[in-house]
Amino acid sequence: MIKCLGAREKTYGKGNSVYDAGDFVREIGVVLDGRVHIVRDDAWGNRNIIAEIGEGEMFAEAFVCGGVGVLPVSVVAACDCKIMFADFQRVITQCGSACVFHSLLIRNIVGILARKNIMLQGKMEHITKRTTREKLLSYLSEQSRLHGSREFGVPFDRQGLADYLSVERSALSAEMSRLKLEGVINYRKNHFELLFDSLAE
Amino acid sequence: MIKCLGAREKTYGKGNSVYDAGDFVREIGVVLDGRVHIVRDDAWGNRNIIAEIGEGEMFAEAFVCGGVGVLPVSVVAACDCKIMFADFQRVITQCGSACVFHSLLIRNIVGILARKNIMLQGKMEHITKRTTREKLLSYLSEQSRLHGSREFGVPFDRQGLADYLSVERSALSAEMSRLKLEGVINYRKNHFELLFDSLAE
DNA sequence: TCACTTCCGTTGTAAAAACAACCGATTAAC
DNA sequence: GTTAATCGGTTGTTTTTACAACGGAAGTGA
Repeated sequence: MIKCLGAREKTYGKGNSVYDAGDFVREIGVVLDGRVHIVRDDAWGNRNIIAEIGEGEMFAEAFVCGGVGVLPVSVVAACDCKIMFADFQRVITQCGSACVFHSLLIRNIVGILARKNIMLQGKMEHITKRTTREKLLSYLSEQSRLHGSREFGVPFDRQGLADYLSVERSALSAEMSRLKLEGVINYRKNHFELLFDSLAE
Repeated sequence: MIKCLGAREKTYGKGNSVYDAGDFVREIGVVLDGRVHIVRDDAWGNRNIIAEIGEGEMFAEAFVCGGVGVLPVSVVAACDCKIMFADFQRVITQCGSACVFHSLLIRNIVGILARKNIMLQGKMEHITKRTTREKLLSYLSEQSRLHGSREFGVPFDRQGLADYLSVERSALSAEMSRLKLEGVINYRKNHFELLFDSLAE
């Protein structure tokens, strides 16, 4: 299977570039060992780490699969690491022997892209709201739906939830207190309950 | 080709549900005629239109392809319309005759998912910034990169840009004026220029 | 038990955004 | 040419958030 993908491996020292912004890429990267950072430089030269890719994770797949190719970000080795590259044309095109693995691989990639879409779409839903209150209620609404109950736990601590919703931790805490006071929600630690009263919204 | 996808068509009257939130879906929808709304209801019963899907466009593809299946949103006919449904299993699985169309179709779907990912990821990049100024500069930075120049036009009017960045139009206008005054950017209508001075950021 | 840390709620202040309202310029419609 | 509508900038007020700082509660480890 490795062969039919045209896969190759390469090692990088800490700080080395795997891909540079502006590169045209045709190969999906998979971190076999170590981890890499996805970094973005803005027009004024400020560098920003926007994601960390660990062992077993993939990068550049959207650009390769989308046929966009030109990277808006760079990929930098966060430590010494080993990367596998797989050629997209070979991945997406059934090989002559029509192997089962190939078919499965395609389905896996489609699944990964689709689930990332769902995740991004969901987060966008909350973050586009203007106020901390709206963002929080939007998030809690979704969690309630996911759990199929008006009472549920969330996988974030306060700081994590604040980061996820792109708001201040203290502002989030304060807003939560207010919502509790108003009888809209109830909570203790990471366990929340959505209340029915207070239809004043 | 239609046959090998297991496609079927159905018509809906205005206001009818094509899919309901909570439905488990296995079929991708394509609007052949008319348009549908993607709507979300929150825990307090507020309904929100989050997207409009027009002729030739697809919906529910991420949930079907991602194997998630359970919809967090409903799909409602915005007017009388005709929908085609395509079974995902048949789409993603090479048909016995290994037809060329099938292979192309898979590549198209992968491309659509991937490009939507890129779009969402890019927008997220801007929107997660805390202030209007940061959101705007982040957006302009990306546009500058896309155009390969520090001078470029953008495809939004003020209101459109404000909506895209999830900020107030007037606040955006005010921030733009300030940035121009400070010598960070220059603009006229939809044409922008990023200036080099003012490294005070 | 005692220090030490982390998490979280609270408070006060300063900064920023939302909101509403207005106005001038440009465009479109008659 | 006049009217109407749209768009974009401005201003002032109110609301909301960011930020910094503090303190209590709970957990950890010596």
